[in-house]
Amino acid sequence: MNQIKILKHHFDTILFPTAPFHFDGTVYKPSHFPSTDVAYEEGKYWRTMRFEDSVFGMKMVNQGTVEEPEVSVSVYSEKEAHPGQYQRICREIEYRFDLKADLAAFVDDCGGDDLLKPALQRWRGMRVSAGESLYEFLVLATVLQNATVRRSVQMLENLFNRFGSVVSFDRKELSAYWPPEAIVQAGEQELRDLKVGYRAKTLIRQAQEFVNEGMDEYSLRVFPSDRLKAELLDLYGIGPASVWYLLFGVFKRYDALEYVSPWEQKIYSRLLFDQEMVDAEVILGEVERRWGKWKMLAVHYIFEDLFWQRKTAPVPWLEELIRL
DNA sequence: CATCAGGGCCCTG
DNA sequence: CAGGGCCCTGAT
Repeated sequence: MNQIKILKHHFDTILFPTAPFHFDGTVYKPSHFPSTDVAYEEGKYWRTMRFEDSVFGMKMVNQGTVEEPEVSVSVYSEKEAHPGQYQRICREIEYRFDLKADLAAFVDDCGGDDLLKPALQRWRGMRVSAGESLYEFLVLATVLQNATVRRSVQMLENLFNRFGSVVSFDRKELSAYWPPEAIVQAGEQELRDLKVGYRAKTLIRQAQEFVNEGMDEYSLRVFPSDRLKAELLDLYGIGPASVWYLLFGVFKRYDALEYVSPWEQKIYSRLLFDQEMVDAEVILGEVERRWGKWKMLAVHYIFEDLFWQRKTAPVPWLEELIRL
């Protein structure tokens, strides 16, 4: 088993997201499958972060309002880090949680839409977010493929147990991701033993991109979306269903919705048309017509709103679609 | 006990 | 561009 790393040093600061800002809607996404690298309760969020070859713990606490956002951030580390590094992590947190986004134009353009309006009011100021790095998000995309939620959870936890670490900070014990080097050095069989199946090859080739091919997420961030998309599709194991998770989640491209997978198709059919199954092309046409360049962000609001409702009271038709 | 699809993608023909 | 194969698991 993994030895627990105690992150006894910490650095505290305050971040000021642009207003309006919805803390809980931004840090916690109920539609995502659960994993042991994060913890959440209302107004509080913990996660681990690999950054510049070290493992950090991060805690965010909401101490503002939607109109006057204020988030206290504590960054925990095993050894005392240079103040400059703490600052860089804070900038990275701002990027990953889209804290500096200005969504006024989105609300202007889409606020009047009857389908979007309720979610937009309930989650006013919500951002798209991904606490993971690009490499880590690729791992998520890979374990999601062709698997039920339960199996995705199992694969990720097996990987955490074998290659990751456990860190302790702020009375939490959470899993942390491994560096891609660890996967490159592992054999395919070693990965298969973790029951990831044919994905072993994908995980190795993706890790190699970062270790040997110099894949760098920071330089990708400034790419125009079409070139970025082509670059991501070049990654082994990334196809049409995964690429927009990356474009939207990791790279905050609000229009990234050009493919609807079967399980999402059923959900969108209900939400947009109140029908059991609508042709994927019709769905894509409808989101384009309604929300244009904001279509993925708009759908994200409606999607997460639905999954928040599910936390309070089960949504019968949805329960059937979420196979654990 | 067997068969099959699941929150895809690659590769081949 | 269509379709078979791929890992493992739980459902039937």
